Amino acid sequence: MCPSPQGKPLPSCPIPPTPLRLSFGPSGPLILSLPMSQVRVRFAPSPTGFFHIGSARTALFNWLYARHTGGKFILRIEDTDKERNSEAFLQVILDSMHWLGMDWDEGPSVGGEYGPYFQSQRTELYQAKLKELAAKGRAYEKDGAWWLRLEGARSTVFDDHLKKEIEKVDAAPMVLHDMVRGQVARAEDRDFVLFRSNGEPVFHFVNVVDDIEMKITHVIRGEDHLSNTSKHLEIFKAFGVEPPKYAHIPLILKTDGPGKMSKRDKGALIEEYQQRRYLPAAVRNYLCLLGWTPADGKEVLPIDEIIRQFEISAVHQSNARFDERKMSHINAQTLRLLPAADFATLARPILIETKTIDASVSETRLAEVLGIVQEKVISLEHLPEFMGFFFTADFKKDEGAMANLKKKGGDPVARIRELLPTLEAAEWTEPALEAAFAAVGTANERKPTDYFAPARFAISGQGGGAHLLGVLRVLGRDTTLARLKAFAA
RNA sequence: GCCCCCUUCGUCUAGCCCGGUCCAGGACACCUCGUUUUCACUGAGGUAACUGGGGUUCGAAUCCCCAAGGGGGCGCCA
Repeated sequence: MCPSPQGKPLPSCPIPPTPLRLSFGPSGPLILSLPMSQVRVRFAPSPTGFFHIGSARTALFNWLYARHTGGKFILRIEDTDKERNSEAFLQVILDSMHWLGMDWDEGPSVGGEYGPYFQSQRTELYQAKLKELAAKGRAYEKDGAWWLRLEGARSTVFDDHLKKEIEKVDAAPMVLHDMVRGQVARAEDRDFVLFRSNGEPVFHFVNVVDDIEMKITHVIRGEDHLSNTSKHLEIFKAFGVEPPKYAHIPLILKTDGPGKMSKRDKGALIEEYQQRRYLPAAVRNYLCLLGWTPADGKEVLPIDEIIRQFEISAVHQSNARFDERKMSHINAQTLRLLPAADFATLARPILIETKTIDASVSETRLAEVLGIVQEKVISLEHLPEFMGFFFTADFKKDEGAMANLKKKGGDPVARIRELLPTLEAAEWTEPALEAAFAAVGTANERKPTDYFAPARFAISGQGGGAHLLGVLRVLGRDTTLARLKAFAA
C-alpha cells in the first residue's frame, strides 16, 4: 500500500515498499528485497564551510530513509569549486556526521564500487559525459564555456532583472512528481552552463552525472533546490536517462527574524552542540522533529524507533523555525533516560576536564553522587556546577539563593543552629534524617521544610539541586555536620 | 522584475487526502498553584491558533478561487 500523505497529490506511488524481512531461525536473518527496489540515496556536501544544521538534517533524512528501507546511504563530496574547498572543512563534516551517529555505506574512507567519491577526482568522467551531450547536439560551446541546449523556439528579449539582452527558449515545462510536494511543473527558459570557461564543470552537471553513475534512486534535499530541479531534469532528459525520485524537504528558519538559518546564526553549527556537551542522540532527535512528526506522536524516541517510523510521505511541506529551548528540553529528557552506567561514562571525563573531580575518585563514589544527580540535572554542560560541592568544601555560594533564604525563611543561621543537635544525634539514613527534620520542626513550631533550604545552602551553596535527603546521605555525616557547623559559626 | 513552494497557539505540530466526532488536541516556552524547600525535576491547572476575502454545502480548519503574508530560486557558487 501507498503510505497516504495528508493533503498532497499523489500521482503514483513514489515510495518503494520496505523490503521484506524474514527471519529463518538460528541460521540467521534472510533479507529478501525486490531486485528493482534497492534504495540508493546520497548526501552530497560541499566542503566549503562548516557543517550547518540544515545540512545535517538533510543528511539525516537521507540516512533515515536508507536505513528504513534497507537501502544504501552514499556520501559524495562535491568539491568542484577548488577556490572554496579544504581538507579541514571536509574533516568538520566527517566528524559531525560521526558525532551524530550517521554512517555511510559508500564514500570517503569506506570506498565502494561507484567511486571515487570526490568530484575533484572524477573530471575525466565529466569530460566524457559532456562529449556525449555534444555528440547528441545537446551541448555547445560559447564564450569558452559549454552550455546545455534547450529544445524549443528561441527569441531575444531584454531581461529586467539581468539588465541585458538574453536569448530565451520556449521550452516545455519539466514536470516533477515530488514525494513531499506532489506535482510541480517549471520551465527553464535559457540555456545554461555545464562547463565553465576555466574547464571546470558546474554543480548542476556533476550532480546529475554522478547521480546517474552512482545509480541514485532517490534525491532528498532542501527546498532551496526545488527551482533547480528543472535544470536537473533537463540534463537527465538530454542524456535520455530516467531521473530519480525527488523529495524536497522544508528549510530550517532562523529562531527569529527573517530568512533561513545561515552559517552565521547562533546555533547553526553542529560543532557548537558538541562543544556544549549536548547528547548527539538528542540533537539528532530534535533535528528529526524539524520537518517530520512520528506517527505515534511521541517526541523523545530512540533512533531505532525513528528509523522504523520514518516515512518520506510524512515529511512536512512548510519551513520550521529552529528553537533551541525545545532541543534543550529533548536533551534533558534524553539525559534522564540514559542508563546510569552510560551517564557515568559520559560524565566522568567532563568532570575531570573541568577539575570537578580528579582521577582518584572511585567509580563507586562517583556512581553514588551521579545516582542522585541524574534525575535533576538538565544538561551535561551544567553538571560540574551542579555537583561540584560533593568533592570540595570550597564551593561557590549563590548570592541570589542566600538573599532568597533570608526573604523567605528568616534567619538561616538560626535555623541551622536549631537543627544541628538533632542531626548530630540522628542515624545517617534517609528515613532517620527525615524524622530528624520533622522533630526539629515540631520542637520549634515550624514546618520541617523551613530547615531544608538553609541546610541545602549551608552544605552546597545552592538554592536548588538533587533531592536533599539523598544529598545528605551521599555527602556523608562528617562532611555534612562540618559544613553545617561552619555555616552556623 | 520573473518563476517555484508554503500558510493551525509566541514556537514545533495533530487534524486536512475521505467536510459534521474540533466552541481545534499534544509538545516547548510562559503564567498560577502544589510538592522534601529559589531557577532546572515532578504533579495539577491556565493563557494562547484555523492569514484575509469570496464561493460550494444543511454544515468548512478540512473542497474551489482570489488576495495578502512568509520562504526559496533566477551566477561561468554549491
